[in-house]
Parts: sequence; structure tokens; C-alpha cells
Amino acid sequence: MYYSKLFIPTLKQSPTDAEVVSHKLMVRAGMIRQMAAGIYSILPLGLRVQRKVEQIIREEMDRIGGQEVFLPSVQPAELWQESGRWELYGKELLRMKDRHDREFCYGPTHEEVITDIIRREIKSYRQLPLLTYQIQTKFRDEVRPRFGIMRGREFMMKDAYSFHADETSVQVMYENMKQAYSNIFRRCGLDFKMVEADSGTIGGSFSHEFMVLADSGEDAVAFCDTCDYASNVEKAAARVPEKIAPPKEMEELNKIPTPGQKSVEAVAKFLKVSPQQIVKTLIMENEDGLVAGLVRGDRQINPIKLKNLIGCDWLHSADEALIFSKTKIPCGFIGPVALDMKIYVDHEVAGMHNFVTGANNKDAHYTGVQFSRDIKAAQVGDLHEVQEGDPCPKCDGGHYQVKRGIEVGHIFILGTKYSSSMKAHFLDEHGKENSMIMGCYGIGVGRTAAAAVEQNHDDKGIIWPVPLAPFQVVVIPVKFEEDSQRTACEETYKILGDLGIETLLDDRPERLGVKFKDSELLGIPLQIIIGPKNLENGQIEIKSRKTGASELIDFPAGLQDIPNRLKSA
RNA sequence: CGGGGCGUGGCGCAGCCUGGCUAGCGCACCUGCUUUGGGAGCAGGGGGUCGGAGGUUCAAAUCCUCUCGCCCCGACCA
Repeated sequence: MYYSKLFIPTLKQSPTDAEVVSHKLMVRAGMIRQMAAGIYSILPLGLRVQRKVEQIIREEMDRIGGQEVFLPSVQPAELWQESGRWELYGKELLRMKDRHDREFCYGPTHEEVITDIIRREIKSYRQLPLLTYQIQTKFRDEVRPRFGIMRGREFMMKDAYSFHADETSVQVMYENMKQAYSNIFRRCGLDFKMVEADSGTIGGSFSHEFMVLADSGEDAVAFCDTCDYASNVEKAAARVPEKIAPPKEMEELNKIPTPGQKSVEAVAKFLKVSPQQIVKTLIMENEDGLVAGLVRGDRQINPIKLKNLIGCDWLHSADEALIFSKTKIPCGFIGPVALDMKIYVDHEVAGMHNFVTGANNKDAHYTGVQFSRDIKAAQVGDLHEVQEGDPCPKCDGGHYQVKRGIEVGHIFILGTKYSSSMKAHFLDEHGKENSMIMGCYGIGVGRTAAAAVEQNHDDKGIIWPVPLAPFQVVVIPVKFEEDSQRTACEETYKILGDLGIETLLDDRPERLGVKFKDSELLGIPLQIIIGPKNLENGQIEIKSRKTGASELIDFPAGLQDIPNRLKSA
């Protein structure tokens, strides 16, 4: 393509509302423009990159037997009511009515739609398994869209759905999918990790996320420094503590005045004990009212673990006013002793003795609290969030490391969650009716591109991994107006085209510096610079975006080597 | 949804507190001349009515009220 014909509106300065590098650089490179909060237009250069990601995804999906479909983005409410998600999905579901006042939503995901199609058409185990996928725009009315294309409300997603007659089959698919996803992200040139994950509102029994490691990531990934266990921190298991022998002296419960000492740090300092000797009581709210979670004073409670332990639909921390109105206890002094609600206890706390808790009175704490004697636990389980340095739950001697990650892919085994509520049944080889077993598998397409920028940039701009680059080579004439250079450029362009290389020819009447700056901003892996002096010697210059290294090659013979050079660019 | 911040040509900003001439600057854009291996120089030029509505005032970008939008920090998600 000729640069002068392309719509690539580059910017010298990044817009003030862009926070993360990928957002800044993608706007500056003229790839995207914002329309509204979390809603972006993809401009030609951005689309070229998006198509690259899509193509890689298609190839890997097809390789494991996926069949591409294209499902409606506007979906009737009835389907969602059937699965129960019309209510459950909440405000994130963009709802609308047509002229007949019938309710619809803009699809945030497509389990309902695909399940509906499959249940109508698939009746026999002979037709299973089946894997479908699509690449399509989704809309989720996020509470807080941010970071440009990384977390938009409207975004491009690859979503795949599989249907199976039995558990073994879905597990085979799941393993294939792990491999396919790994291939995809590896081919995109990303440094990623596959981690265990919570399945969230999509539901289901088993799931993994694919995380691109980057400081700007919104998730935290915990992984063992010794074995290969890796998990989203929201799911990462804590090692079950060794049984601690009870101390010789079991102290009695003792109420001590602690005026104004509300935080763990304050209480620890005031009573001259370590935070590890204090037990925090966190009050949470769910559909049944208030519940309490107990973790050691130096720990953070993990609400997802608590939610999963209880098995409730939703759970979040209760606000102070609500707690006070129900319990008449001010925050900071709540404790588990004789507390009138269900109490869930972290297994670390269950092994503790002689600890400190709130006394359920303003300005007072208990010391000498004993778990077995003083606390009526509804259940004991793994409730605290793991931290860097914590022991690995899967191997001896390993310790957790924690890093930030961008979730670019997420795969789930759904089981029969949707097939049973929506009656997607089939007849097995004994003529017996069963619910299909399902899996679903998503990739954020735009997010993958953004993540690639997060991982591959410098102060000059983007450094695209070759497979995602909008063009692999940019030809930069020192002065395009001069006949000899123009001819050489055009010849180069043609030769590279014949070699199957996507080439951008910067034919603009700009000064050389401008062309360099733009090509660096755009992140094109290889520059070919054609200038008068080198040309007189029958040479042209090639320069790597990543390393900045440049060398002279013979013109035109040296061009035949470009495909090779791109492999290592 | 709670907390904070910001809306002034395409982009980045100043002006606002202490109302007052044709609303200013850098970049970008147009024209001309000079320049030309790293975002050129000079000269000339076009474009905004200050997010919107209402109010106070002789006078509002500036003060007041309401409203809309966007961004950032927290709970959700590809």
C-alpha cells in the first residue's frame, strides 16, 4: 500500500484520557478512535492487526475441528429468561425493545443462542461432539470501561461452544482447546501463562484463563516458583496449614478496652501483639443476609473463595451502615464470639490459639480467644487470598510468585448448566435422553492486540510481533520525488509483494525525519531505507524496529532474503 | 454505584480564583519562498463562542443553579 493513500491519522501527543501504553500508542498510531465510553472505532491500521489475530484464531480453531458460524448479536429476551440469566446478568446486559415492544438484548455472550440452535437440530449422540465458534462484536455494559480497547463495552470476541455426549469427550475437547489457545497466543508473539480460574457468571465447573503478563494487567496471577501450578489469585489455593499443637496454656477469654483502635495494625500496636495473633471478622452480604468471614489479621479475605464455599449466588462486602443497623456493632470491633450470623472460618484461623478479636462492643477487644471453645463455625475452608512467598499448595518447598496479567482468553467446562435449563437433550446409544455436556471458550481479539502492544513497545512507539504487524515492511525513500529513488522504491515494493510480504511504501512528500518517526510509532518490524548515496553503490539499507540495527544489502538481489530476516525480526 | 478530576479550533494546553477590548499559545492544516539522511525556517492564512440549558450583571469562558459527557480509584469480565 502507498502511505499517501492510507488513512493513518497519527498523533504526536497522546490524548489526556489515555492511561495505559497500549491505549496511548494505538490512538497515536491512528489505529483506534473513541466514540463513547468503552466504544471505539477501529481504523484501517487497527483493523489490519485485528484481522491478523482473527486469522490466527481461525486457523487454530479449524485445526481442532471448529466450524465457524455467525450468530445474531440482537437476541430475544425469552432465551435469556429460559436460562435464568435475564435476571442474573444484571445491568451489564444491554436491553432494548423493538417496535412491537418485544424485549431483546445485545448479546454479551452467546450460550443461549447456540444452545437454542443445537437443541433444535441435534438429537443423537451420533451427531456429537460438535464445536462451533464465531468472531463477533459483543456488548457488555460494564460498570467501568477503561484502558482503551483493553476493556471496552463493545469489543470483538472469539467465542466457541462445544457440545458432547459424555464427560470424556468434553475433557478431550478441553485439552485440545488448551493446546489451541497456547498455539494462538504463542503465534501472536505473547508471553503468557495458562492459569486456573474461577468460572464467574458464565458458570460451570472447571476453567482456565490465559494471561498475558504485563504490569498494566488488571488481574493478579499467582504461580509456583518450583512446580507448574499457576492460578488467578482469586482462585489460587492456599496450602492447608500443618496442625499446630495447642500451647500449654489455653488463655481465658478476656475483654480489654481498646478505645478507638479499629484497624488490625492499630490493635496490634496497642495490645503489643503481632497481626498474625489477631483474627479479622469481615461482614459480607449475600442473598440470605449477612455472613461473617474470618481470616488472620495479616491476610486479605478472598470473597470469591467465600462465595464458592457458601455456594451462594452473589456476595459482596456489607457497608458499615447496614452492619450497624443489623448488629448494633460499630465496624472495627466486630468479633466472632457469640456473633449472631453464619461464620465461615479460614483454615489458617482454625489452627490458631490465644488470639485477639473484636468483642462486639465499641472500644473493646477479646484476647485469649480459642477457636474450638469460643467460635461456632458454620464451615471451615480456604478463604484468604494468597500472597507472594506463601507456600505452594501442590508441591513441597515451592513458593508463590505473584504478577499482574491481562486476561486474553478463558476456557470453561460448562457441564449441563445451559443444556439442562434450556433442555438441549439428545438420545444416547441406549435410547436414553440426556442433557448435552457443554464447554465454552473465549478470546478477546482486540484485547489480545492491545496486550501485544503492552508487551512490545518502547519510548518511540509500538514494536509489533511480526505475525500481528499491520505491514511487515515499510519502504522509506529519502526523497521519493527523485526518479532514481522512486524507481528503486517501486521495484522494491513489487519484489516484496511478489514474495508475499505486506509492504507499506511511504510516498508522502514529508521530510525523512517525519517518516522515520511515523514508521517507528506504527511499529513496522522492518524498514527499508532507499537513499541516493547507497543507491549509487547499488545498495539499500534495512533496519530492524526492535533492535535498531541496520545494515546495507545489495539492491535488488538482497531483497530475496527479506522473508528470512522477518522470521527473526 | 460510591469517591476524585476534567470539558476552551483536529491534538496538547493557558485564561477562570480577583467578571470588561476583535478568546490566546504550541503542534497539526492551507499558500508561497528557502530547505531536505531524523518530527525544518521565514512570511502569510483558515478554523473555536469556551460541553449544554437557565440565572446573576451594564457586561460571563470567568460567578450561581441544573444538566450532559469523558477520565481516574474501588466491586465485575474476553
